[in-house]
Amino acid sequence: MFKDLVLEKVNIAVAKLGFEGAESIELRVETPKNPEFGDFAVNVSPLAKVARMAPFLIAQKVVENIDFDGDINIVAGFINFKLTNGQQNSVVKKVLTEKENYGSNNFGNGEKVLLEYVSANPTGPFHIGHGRWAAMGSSLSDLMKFSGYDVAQEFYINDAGNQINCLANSLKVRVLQELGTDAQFPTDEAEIKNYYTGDYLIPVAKKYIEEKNPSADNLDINDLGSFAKAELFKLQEDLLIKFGVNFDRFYSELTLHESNRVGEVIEELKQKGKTYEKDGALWFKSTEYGDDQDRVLIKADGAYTYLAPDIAYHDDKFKRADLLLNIWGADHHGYIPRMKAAMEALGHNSDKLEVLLGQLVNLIINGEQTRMGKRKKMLTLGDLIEDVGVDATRFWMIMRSIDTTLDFDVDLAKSSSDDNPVFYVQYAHARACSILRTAVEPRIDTSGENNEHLAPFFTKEQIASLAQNPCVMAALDVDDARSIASTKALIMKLESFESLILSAVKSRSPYMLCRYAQELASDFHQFYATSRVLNVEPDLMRARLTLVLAFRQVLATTLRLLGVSAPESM
RNA sequence: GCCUUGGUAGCUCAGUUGGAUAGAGCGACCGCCUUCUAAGCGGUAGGUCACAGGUUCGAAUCCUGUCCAGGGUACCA
Repeated sequence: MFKDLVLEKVNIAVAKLGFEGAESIELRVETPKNPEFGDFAVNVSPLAKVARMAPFLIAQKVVENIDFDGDINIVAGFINFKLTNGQQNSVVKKVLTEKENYGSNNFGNGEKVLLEYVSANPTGPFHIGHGRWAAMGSSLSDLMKFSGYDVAQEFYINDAGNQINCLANSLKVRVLQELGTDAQFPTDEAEIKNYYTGDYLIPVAKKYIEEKNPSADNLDINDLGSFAKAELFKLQEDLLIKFGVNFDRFYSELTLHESNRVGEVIEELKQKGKTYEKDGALWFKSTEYGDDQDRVLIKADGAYTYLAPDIAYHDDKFKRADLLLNIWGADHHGYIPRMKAAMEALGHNSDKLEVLLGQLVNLIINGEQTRMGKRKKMLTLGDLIEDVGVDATRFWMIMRSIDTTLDFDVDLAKSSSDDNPVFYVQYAHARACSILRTAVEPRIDTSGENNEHLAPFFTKEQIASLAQNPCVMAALDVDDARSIASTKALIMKLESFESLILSAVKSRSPYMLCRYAQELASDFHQFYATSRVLNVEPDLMRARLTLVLAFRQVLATTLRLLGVSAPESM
C-alpha cells in the first residue's frame, strides 16, 4: 500500500523538523480529486498551529527533508506525490502474484466472530427486508474473513413461543379447508391477528394431508405446529442457498427451552440480584445498566417473554466467540440497551456485542409504497429473485449504506435490468475475459483476397508468464494522453483496493464494495475505449494484456466478496 | 415527549478522524460502432449540501436550536 509508504515518509520528515506538539497531530493521505496534482496527497495544514508557519512553508520544509523516490510538488498546504513507473508496475505485479488473496489483510487478527443475521420466524416465506440482511450479512462475513477474522455465520430460529401456536391454528384451518369442510379464518379483527392467512400454507396443508392422512375431527395441534415449522424452515433454507447465503449453523430457540438454558440464565440473574417480582411478573433490572425501564422476563401468566430465551442465546454465543455481531432491523432498535444490559449483568463485556442496525426496506409497487407484512398477500424474496435474478438482487440489496432506508422499486428493478449497475460491472469482467480469450485464439486475416490463417497472439504459457514480468508503465508511455491517463487511473484504482477493503471492514460496510466495483469497471471501460490491447506493437500488447489480467483478478475478487457472479461472457 | 436513522443535482445515493473547484449512477440533451463484447465511451445541462446561529485560518462534515420524513418507545415476537 503506497498510502502507508507516503505517510511514513512524511511523518519521518515532520519528526526531523521538530515542531513542538507535532506528534499529537495525525496527518492523512488522500487521493487528489484532480489526478493532475498527483497520485497521493498529504495536507500539512493541521500542523500550522504547532509550527506557527503558513501551510505552504511547512510543506516546503517537509519536502526538503523527505526521502521519497518519485515526483513531489506543493500546492498551498498540499504535498502531492506521483508514483514512478516502477512503483506502478509493482502494483500490477503484486496483484498478479497474490492473485485471489490480493487485497486481503490481517486486521481481524484471528478474532472469533459470531455473526448473526436474518433470524426470521419460521412462520412464512421471507419478505424483501430479509433479503437485505441476508445479502449484507453474507457479504460482510466474506469481507471479514478476507480481513483475518474467524467468522461463523448463524441464524437463530424463533421456533418457540406464541407465534408457533398461531401458525398451528392457521394450518389447522387450511387443512380443514383442504379436507372439504367449511372452516374459515375468524372475521373478528382482534382474533384474525392470531392467524397467518397467506396462501403459502395451502401447499403445506396439502402435503400434511398426503403424508399424515388425518381426519377432520381428530387434528393434533402440536403435530400441525411442528409440521408447519419444519416445512416453512425448509423453504427458507432452500431459498438462502439459492441466494448464495450459507449459514454455518441454524440455532433453534426450542433447544434453549428443552435444555432449560433459559431457566438457568434467569436463575443466574436472580442469584446476582438483578431481578425482582412485581405485579406477578419477574423483572430484570436493566435500568441499572442504562436502559429506560426495567424489563419483564417472566410474564404474570408464567410464560417467558421473548427477551428471556434471547438472553440465554446471547449468553451462549458469548461462550463461543470473542465478538458478537448482530444485524437487526431498525424496528429492533429499542431492544439493544436491554440486551447489552443483560450481557453486562451476566458478566460479559457488552462492547463486544455489536449491533448493526439496518434501516428497513420499502417496497414500491406501481409507484406506491407498500407496507411489508407476511399476513397479507405480497411479493416475497423468492418472487423477487425469480424476477430480477440473484446477482441483481444481491447487488441492489448491498449497494446502499445500512443507514439509509432502501426503497426497492419492484417495477424499476424488473424493467430496467439493462441499465442496472450490476450488469455494467459484470460486463466489464466479461469484456476483459473476451480479450484474454481472443488473445489465444487462432486468427484469420480477412484483409487480403485469401483468408489467411494466423497464429494466436499468445500461447497460454506466454500469458501465464506475463505475470512474472509486468513491465506495464514503461511500455505504456505511448503518444496518446488519453490512453496514458486511463491506464494510470486503472492502475491506481487497483492500488486502492487494499485500503478500500480495510475501511470497508472497519466500518462493517459491504456497500463500499459495490461502489468500488462500479468505479473499477468504469476505469476499465475507459481504458478499453482508449487503449487497444490486441494487434498492436508487441511490447505494448504484452503490457496492456498484463493490466487486463490484473484488472480481471481484482474485479473477480470484489464480486466474490459481494456474492455476485463474475461471468466470462454476456 | 424521549430514543434513533435520514434531509446533498429532476430521481436514487456517495462524500473515509473538518481541508484543493461538493462527486457518481439513472433520467434529459448532443456526438462516437469496417478492427479485442456499443450491456460501452466522450461531451453538455443540472447545487443556497433542509433552515438559522456558533466554533475555526477553513464546515456538507463539529456544537446549539428549529423544520420535515422513516423506525422505536409492550407482561408481541
